[in-house]
Amino acid sequence: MNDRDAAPKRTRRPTMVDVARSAGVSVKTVSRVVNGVSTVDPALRERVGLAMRELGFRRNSVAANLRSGRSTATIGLIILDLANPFYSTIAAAAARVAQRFDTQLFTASSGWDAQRETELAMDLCQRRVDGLIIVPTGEDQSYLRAETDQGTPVVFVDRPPTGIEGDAVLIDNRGGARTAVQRLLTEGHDRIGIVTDSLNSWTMSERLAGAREELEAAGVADRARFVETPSDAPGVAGDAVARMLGEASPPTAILCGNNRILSGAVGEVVRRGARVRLAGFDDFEFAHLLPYPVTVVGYDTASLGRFAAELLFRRIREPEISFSSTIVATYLVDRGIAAAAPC
Amino acid sequence: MNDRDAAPKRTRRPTMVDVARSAGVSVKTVSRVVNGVSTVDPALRERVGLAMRELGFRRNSVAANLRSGRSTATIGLIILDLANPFYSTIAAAAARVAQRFDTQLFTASSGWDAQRETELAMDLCQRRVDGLIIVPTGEDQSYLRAETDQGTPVVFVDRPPTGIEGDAVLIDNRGGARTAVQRLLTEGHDRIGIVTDSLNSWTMSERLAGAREELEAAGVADRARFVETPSDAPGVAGDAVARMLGEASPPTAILCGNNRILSGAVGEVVRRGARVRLAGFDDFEFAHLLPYPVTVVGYDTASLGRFAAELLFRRIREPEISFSSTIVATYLVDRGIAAAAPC
DNA sequence: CCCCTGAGAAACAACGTTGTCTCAGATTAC
DNA sequence: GTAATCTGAGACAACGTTGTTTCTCAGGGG
Repeated sequence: MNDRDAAPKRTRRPTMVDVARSAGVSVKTVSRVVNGVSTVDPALRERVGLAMRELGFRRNSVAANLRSGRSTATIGLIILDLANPFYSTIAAAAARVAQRFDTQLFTASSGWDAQRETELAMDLCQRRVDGLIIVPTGEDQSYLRAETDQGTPVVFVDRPPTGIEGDAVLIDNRGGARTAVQRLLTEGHDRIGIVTDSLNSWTMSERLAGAREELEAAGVADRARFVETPSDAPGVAGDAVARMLGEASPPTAILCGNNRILSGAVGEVVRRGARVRLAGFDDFEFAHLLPYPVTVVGYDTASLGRFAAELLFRRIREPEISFSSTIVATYLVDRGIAAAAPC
Repeated sequence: MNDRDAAPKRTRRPTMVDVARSAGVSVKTVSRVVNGVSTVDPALRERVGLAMRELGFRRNSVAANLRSGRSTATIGLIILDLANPFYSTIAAAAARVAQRFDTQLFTASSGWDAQRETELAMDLCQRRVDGLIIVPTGEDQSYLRAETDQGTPVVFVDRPPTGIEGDAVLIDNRGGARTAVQRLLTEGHDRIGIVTDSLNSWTMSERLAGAREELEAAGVADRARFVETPSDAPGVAGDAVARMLGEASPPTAILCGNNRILSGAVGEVVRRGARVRLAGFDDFEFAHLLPYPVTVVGYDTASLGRFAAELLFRRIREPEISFSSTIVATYLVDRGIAAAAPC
C-alpha cells in the first residue's frame, strides 16, 4: 500500500442515494425534501437536511433535467470576438436578460470563421441549449435548419441570416448613413467622400447603400468619391483619405464606414492640418477624445443584446409566433475635442 | 379535433432509440456508430448513418456525460462585469484556452455583488462544471470550500481569495506602483501626490502600499499627499486633484490609482493649464489619445485570463499539485499626445 | 371489531446514453 | 468433424434524478 499521506480530497460527489442511506430514508424522500414538497414529515425533513449538510450534497441539475425533461436553463451565444467591446457589450446585455430567466449563458467566439461558427452551434445543440443567439459570420446559415426544425430557436444579431429565415435584431445602418449624409448636405457640402472597408459584410454594404441613396436624392452622387479599403489592414484608411485629399477637387466632407476608418482619417487630417468635415460610424468610448471634431452615427449596442435575448426567451415560450426583425435606431452625435492644451 | 393547420414543427428530438428502430438495429449499435467504434459492420454503419441523417439525430451529450461519468466539458467564469473591457478581455482569453480543450465556457457577471457571486458559483457547481474561474468580489470565499473539497477546482483572478486557499493569477500591482514612483523620483520630483479610490479593494491597497514603500525608501514620504476618493462617483478625482493643486506647496507629480482617476486628473490639469507630471495605472485602449502626456503602468490583461484557464485545466488533470500564485508583470509606458491641431 | 380513507413514504420505472456481459455465427486448429 | 477462438451485435444494467404507482399505517365510522 503506497497511498499518499493526505487523504485524497477528490472524492465522488455524494448523490441522493448517499444522503438517503445516511438519513435512513428512501431516495425519493430526499428528492422530495430537495424540491421542497410540502407533504414530508418535518422530522424526516430535518434528518434529510442534516445528512445533506454533513455530506455537502448538491443536486446534480444535469441529471434532474434529463429525467424531468425540463429545459436545461442554458442558452448559447455565438459572437465574433468576445474581446471586442461591441460584442462584449452585446454579451453582457444578453447575460443580464438570461439572469432574469435563471438561465446560464454559454459564450463562444467564432472569430469570423464560418466553419467554427457551425461547429459551435452544433456543439451547443448537442448540449441541448434552450436556444441560440448568433452573430452570423458565414455566407450561409442553412445548416441551422435541422436544429430549428427540431425546436431549438435561433435569434440572429447584427446581421440577417442567409439561407434560412429567423428572428433578427439589426442596427438601422442604412438610415444612419442617410442621416449622416443629410447632415453634411445641410451644412453645404456637396463633394462628399465615402470610405468603407470590405463591402462583403452586410453592415458595410447597408451603410454604403444608405449614403448613396441620400446622395442620389440630393443629385450630388456624381460629385461623390467612393473608396473601398481592405478590412483588416491598419493605415489603409489614412492612405485612402490622403489620396482623396490629393485629388484635383477634393471632397470637403468625408463619411467613414466605421470607427477604425474614422480614426485613420482623423490621424491623416490632423497630420496634414487639413480642414475637412469628418463623420463616421460607431460612437465608441473615448470618441470624445479624438483630437478633431467629428460627427458619428451612434446606436445603443446593449439594446442589440437585450432585444435578442428577450426575443429568444419569448420564442422559447411561444414557438409558433411568426418571425420578426427588430431594428435598433441610430442617432447623430458630435464628438472629438476642438483643441488640446500642450504640456 | 382542433389541431393547428401547420404540422407543429416542434417535435421531440429523435433519440438513439428512434434511430435504432428506423435502422433495424439495437440501440447499442447506434451508440457504437456515433462513437466511431471500429468493430461495426460497414453495411450496418451505413444503414445507421442514413437513419441518423434522415431523422436529424444529434447525440444528447448531457445524457452521454451522465452515463459515462466523464466530465461535462464545461467551465464557469464569474467576473464582475462582462461589459467592462478589462473583464471581457479576461473572458476572451479564457475562452480561447477553453476552446483548445474542447470545453464550453459559462460566462456570468456578479456585478460586484457577493451574494450573487455565491449564487452563481453554487448554480454552476450544480451543473457540474469541471472547474471555476472567479474574480472574487466578496469579503469571503470560504463558501467554496465544500465545492473544492469535492473536486471542483477553482482559480481566482485579479484578487486573491479570502477565507480559503487556492490558485490565483494576479497583477503585480505593488511592483507596478513602485516602478511608477521610482520613475517620478528619478525625474526629480519629490513632492508626489497619490490619488486612489476606495482602499477596500485589494488592488487599490496594493498599489498604495507599493507607492508608499518606494516613497519611504527614498525618504520623501512626509512630503507626499495621499487622497482616497469614493469609488464610483464621477468627477471626484478631478476635485481631489484640484484640492491638491490648490495647496500651499502643491505636489509636482501625481500618481493616479486607476484609469478613471487618471482621466479625471488629466481633465482638471488641462482645464487649469497646470504643469503637473501625471502617472497612472491601466494602459487602456485610447490612452494614447489623452490630451496630455502621461506615464501609465501597463500589464497584459489577456495574460490574466489565459494563465487562469491554463492553471485550471492543469489542476483538473492533476488535482494534487500544490496551489500556486501567478504574478503578471507590469511595465511603464508613455501615453497621451503632447498637442492636438485645432480645427 | 372491521373496513374504509387518506396521508406519507417507499418501490419501480424512466430520461438518453454507455459499460459490461452474453450470445450467435464464422473461422481456425487439431 | 469437432472443439477452441474470434468477431460482431444484442441484452441488460447503470449514471443521478424524478414521475407514477404501490404500500403501510393511523384514525374514524359503521
